[in-house]
Amino acid sequence: MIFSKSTEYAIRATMFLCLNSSGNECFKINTIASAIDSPPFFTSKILQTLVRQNIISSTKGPNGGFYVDKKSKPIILYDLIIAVEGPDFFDKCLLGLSTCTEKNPCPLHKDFKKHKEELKQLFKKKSVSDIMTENNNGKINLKI
Amino acid sequence: MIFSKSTEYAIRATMFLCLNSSGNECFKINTIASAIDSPPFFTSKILQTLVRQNIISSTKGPNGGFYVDKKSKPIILYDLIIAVEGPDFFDKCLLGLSTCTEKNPCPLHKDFKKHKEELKQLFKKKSVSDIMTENNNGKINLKI
DNA sequence: AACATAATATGATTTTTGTCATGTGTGTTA
DNA sequence: TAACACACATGACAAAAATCATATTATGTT
Repeated sequence: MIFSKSTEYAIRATMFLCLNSSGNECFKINTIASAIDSPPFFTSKILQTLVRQNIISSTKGPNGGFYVDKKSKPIILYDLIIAVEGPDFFDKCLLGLSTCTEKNPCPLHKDFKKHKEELKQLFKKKSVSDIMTENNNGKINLKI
Repeated sequence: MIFSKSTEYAIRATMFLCLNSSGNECFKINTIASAIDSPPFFTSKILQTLVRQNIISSTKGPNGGFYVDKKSKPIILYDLIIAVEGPDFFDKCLLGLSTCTEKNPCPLHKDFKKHKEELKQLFKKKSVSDIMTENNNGKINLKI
C-alpha cells in the first residue's frame, strides 16, 4: 500500500532472519527468497544494500549467507524502511509538492500531519524482533 | 509518499476546479495543468478517467473544458483516490501479502490496522470542498 | 585447489509516467 | 446550414523508473 516492492521484500527478509536466528547462523539467498516468496536475485540486491548500511550482515563462501547479529543493537523498523525508501520518506508531501512546508502547507498538510507523525513514531519505536515476539502465537505469515 | 503521481495530479486538479468554480464554468486542460504544475497531456488523461467515473464533468468545444457540478453531491476524497488507485487501495497489506487477513495476518497487520482505519476514515469524511474551505486563509498551494 | 556463496555489473521486462496524432462533438460565424 | 475552430476523447507511442534475471568476479571455507 505505501511501500515499494523493494521495501516489502526488505522487511519480510529481515523478519525471516530475526525469526530464525537463535545464534549467529547464516541463510543463503535462495533459502530466504523461497521462505518469503520473493525473486531471489532481486531480493539479494536489496539485502546487499542493507549490508552496506550495516542493517544486516553477510559472509561469503560455503555455509555463508545473510544474518543478523543478535548481539548488536536491534533493527528498528524505521531505519530499515528509510534504508530502502530514502531518508526523507516520512517527510514527503501527500500531494507531491516540494514547496509544502509548515509555513506554506499544501491543502492536506494539516489534516494528514497527525497521522503521518503517528505512523513515524510507530515504526520508530518498534524493532523487527519486537514484531516477531508480538506475533509469537501461531505460524508467522511471510508468504504471498 | 503514499500516492502515485496520477493520484497526486488528480487531487490537485480537482482541488483547483473546486477552488475556482463559483458557478458552472469550465477550465481547459492547459489552464489546469499550468495552475498545478503538471504535464498537460498526462493530466488530461487522468481527468478523463474521472469524467468516465462521474467524479468530475467535461464539455467539448469552444469555452469547453473540465468542471465540477456545484449542484451535485460533493466529491469525497476517498472516492477520488480509489477512482485512480483502484478500489482495494486502502485494504492492501503493508507487506504485500495477498494471504494477509484478519484470521491469518502478516506480522505488521495488528499494529498497522488502527492507523490504516483512521486514514481511511479521514478521507471518507472529507470532501474536496471541505478541504478548500479549511484552507481558506491565505494562498492555496498547489504548485510543485 | 576446488567449491560455495555474496558482490558487482549488465541487461531484460514490466509498470508508470509522459507525449503525440487523430478522432469526435460542440459552439460560432458567415 | 455549412464551414470552421476549439477543446475533450481515444489510442498509439516514447521515455523513465521499478522490478526481475543472468553472467562474471571476489572472497572465504574446506
